[in-house]
Amino acid sequence: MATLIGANGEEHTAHLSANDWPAWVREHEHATPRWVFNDTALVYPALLNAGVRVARAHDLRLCHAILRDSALVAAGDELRRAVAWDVSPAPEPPERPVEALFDFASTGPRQVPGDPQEIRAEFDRQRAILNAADGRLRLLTVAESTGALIAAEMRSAGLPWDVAAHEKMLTDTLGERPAAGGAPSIMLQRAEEVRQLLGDMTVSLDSQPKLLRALHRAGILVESTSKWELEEQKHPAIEPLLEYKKLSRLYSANAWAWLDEWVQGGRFRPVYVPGGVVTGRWASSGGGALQIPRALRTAVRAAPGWRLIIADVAQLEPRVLAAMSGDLAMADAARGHDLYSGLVDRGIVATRQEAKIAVLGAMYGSTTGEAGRLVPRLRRAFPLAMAKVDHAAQTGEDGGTVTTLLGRSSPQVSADWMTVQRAATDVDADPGAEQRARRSARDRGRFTRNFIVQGTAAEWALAWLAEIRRGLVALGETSGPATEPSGATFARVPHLAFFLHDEVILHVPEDLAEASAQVVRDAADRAAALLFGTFPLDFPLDLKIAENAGK
DNA sequence: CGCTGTAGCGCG
DNA sequence: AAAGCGCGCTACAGCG
Repeated sequence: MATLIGANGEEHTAHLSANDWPAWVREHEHATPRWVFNDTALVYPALLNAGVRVARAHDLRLCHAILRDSALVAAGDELRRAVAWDVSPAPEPPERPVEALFDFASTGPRQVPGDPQEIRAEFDRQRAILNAADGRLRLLTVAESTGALIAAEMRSAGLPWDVAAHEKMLTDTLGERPAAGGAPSIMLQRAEEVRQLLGDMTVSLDSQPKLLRALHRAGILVESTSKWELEEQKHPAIEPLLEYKKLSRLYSANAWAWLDEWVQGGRFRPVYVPGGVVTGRWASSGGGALQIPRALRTAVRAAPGWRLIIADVAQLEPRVLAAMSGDLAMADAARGHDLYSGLVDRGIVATRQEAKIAVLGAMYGSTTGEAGRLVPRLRRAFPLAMAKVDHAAQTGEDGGTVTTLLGRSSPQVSADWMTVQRAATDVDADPGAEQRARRSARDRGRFTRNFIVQGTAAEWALAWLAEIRRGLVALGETSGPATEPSGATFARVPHLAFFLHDEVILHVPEDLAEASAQVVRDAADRAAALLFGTFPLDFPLDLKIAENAGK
């Protein structure tokens, strides 16, 4: 049985088999309803596989999590009691056949309720709250739900990936693909070189403790085997060792095994997890979608007759901070150009590099070193922006919660955190207890300080994504359907192909490239207006149209 | 043997 | 200098 709940709460119910469900959705989609999905990640991939897209949805799982914790919700008790909806994200659609004999369905990840009564009840709870709530919260739930649609659609479409170019890069840098169990030839050569220079032909470079001991025996007195510490050392073995570590990383993370698992039919299809980070950022599950090395971008290549639109927002987070705090001085320094240069031009800091350290330090809560020295200058130049993050930090240290512009609140303090704090106030508290309490309070302060900025930036990015999607659909409708030259049978419409916090990649037919680029720019303006109204600050994009995402 | 924790490094 | 936020992934170490 499937139930369609209209925007006014009216129900359309049909008794359907799983096979009939996509056709039913397609039929009703003509009226562009806002579909109520118990969990978009669970139900939408099947629709997409059947060639059915929906324009609008409300995701009960994601919105439950937002509304349950939001400080902008006055009466959320009923929602908090509906614990069946407290399901952590990452319900990866079951694709692989069951391999283990005892892999019962009940041992899989817990899922949101699927029965119509409970779905209806949860929707009614959320609707009552949203009807009474601040408009910002309605905007957030729409943006979050649209993000869930986009995540599924991007996985379905995939990022065009040039496997041959990737493999050539691998053989050039690593050597030929080794047989199972071995390592590529160039990597092995480097390892030999390191062992020779360390004077130990048997040491394993992949075991951190063993490598550390070998380094000590060779007179290299480091405390760890990390790159940044090794870089400080002068010893002939260091350079090939760093090279080995680099190759080793490439081999284990993004080489042939990765290609086999994540790239099929010339498309990279990662699993995006909307709302997977407490701040509202997306996470990913499998494929390492959010950690593709920049060097691998050359493998991202448009299909013949298609183009990529690659766009990222310059200094998204500091701009968001300026706007959400209403700091006109900071907006002035950022408007129309590079924010860091703006700080230099105003004599707040001496160099662009200093500006970067100061701004990041302000948002992350740095107190030591160069950042500690520079942040006070920002406090004088941009008092409103700094007051905003300083207040968020203080709230966090005191055990309170903070909230983004649109209403996503940070998690409550844990019982453990409270215990540590209380232990410090005991009359017979040992000196260590007070220190531990101070430290965990400051840790939390840095978290809440960053939460409001990172979280509001994530909201801006969601609005940007949603506006891009809307603009592309409008473009696609005027362009007419066709098929891709490679033989893949999806419509010849421009689509989002990749998203990474403040960056998007679109895959678009050549003749629509300019129009698509304009959609991306317009969407940034619309996102700014949605969140910050007429506040005088722009969000400039670095945007290029290319066949290849590399340099 | 499978599980969990950690180091290290990739991304914003 | 890895200082200071948020992540995921891999390989190894160490546990029972």
